[in-house]
Amino acid sequence: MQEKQHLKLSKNQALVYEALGQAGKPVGAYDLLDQLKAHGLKAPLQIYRALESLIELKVVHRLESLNAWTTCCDADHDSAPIFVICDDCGDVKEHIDTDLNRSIENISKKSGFTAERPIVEIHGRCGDCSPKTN
Amino acid sequence: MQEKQHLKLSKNQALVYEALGQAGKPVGAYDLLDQLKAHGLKAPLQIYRALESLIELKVVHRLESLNAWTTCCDADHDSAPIFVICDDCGDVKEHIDTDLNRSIENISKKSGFTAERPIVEIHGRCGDCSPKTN
DNA sequence: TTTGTTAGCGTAACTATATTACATTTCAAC
DNA sequence: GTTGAAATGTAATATAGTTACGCTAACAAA
Repeated sequence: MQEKQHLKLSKNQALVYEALGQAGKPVGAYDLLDQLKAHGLKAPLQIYRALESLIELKVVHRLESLNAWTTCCDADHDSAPIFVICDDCGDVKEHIDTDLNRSIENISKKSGFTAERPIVEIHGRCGDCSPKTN
Repeated sequence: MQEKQHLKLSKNQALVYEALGQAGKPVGAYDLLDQLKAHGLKAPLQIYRALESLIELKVVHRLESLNAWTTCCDADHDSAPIFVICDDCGDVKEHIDTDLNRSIENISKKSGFTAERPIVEIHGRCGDCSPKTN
């Protein structure tokens, strides 16, 4: 997160970004709103607008399968972020995987498709929440 | 779709499955409801219940990034379905890709994770809707 | 044949998530 | 200090999904 410190964010953007950072895991827009009511925010739109800007700045991702947002790791954003989501403990990790990105490129090429926003969200169980062998 | 013909579906399940099949593309729950009002369906829950069953039967997928559902191709379901979505014309294609599935397996193994529900939805432009060069 | 179990159905109310519309403010660039 | 772009504030509305409750049909075990 360090190199993101010198981001120039507006008030609402900063509030939302910090809240997400402190959570350390994906948070829903209305949860953010609840938290930030203490700071004067009142309406969903204020949250959604901030999130939109933060996504454009590439410092936040939306998790489509969770309806939630999270700060993103520092890795380069030429390649697709891959989210690994434990459905048990809720832990979410962001990965970058060259092989997987190559596969996406291959699939695209084969079908004449241009990938602009690849979404990869892998649900399952993390090592600590061993599956089946509960 | 042929080998799916001998599925034994309940009334509502059949209605929803047919509506999805005829659409030939992902459809939202409330759109399905609107269509099926002509057949007597009245409440969202009727749709959601049918969709849930159809997903368990592995004949329908949910597209997380579209809040929509679609019938699935006949391919084996040991591997993750990959959806390629044209944001211009709305066309959606389902693919199976062994390489990509292997990548997912590798990422999982490395981190001691067990992938149970991998979601891959690639947004972009299809060949017909050439990108940028509009 | 009755009893228990399971899957499916019907309806209403409600919760959660996201967007539209419109008016105002802030602030850097000129 | 005016202008234009980005950000903000507020209300209303739209879209998506769930909870709660009760009923019915199918079918198998007793």
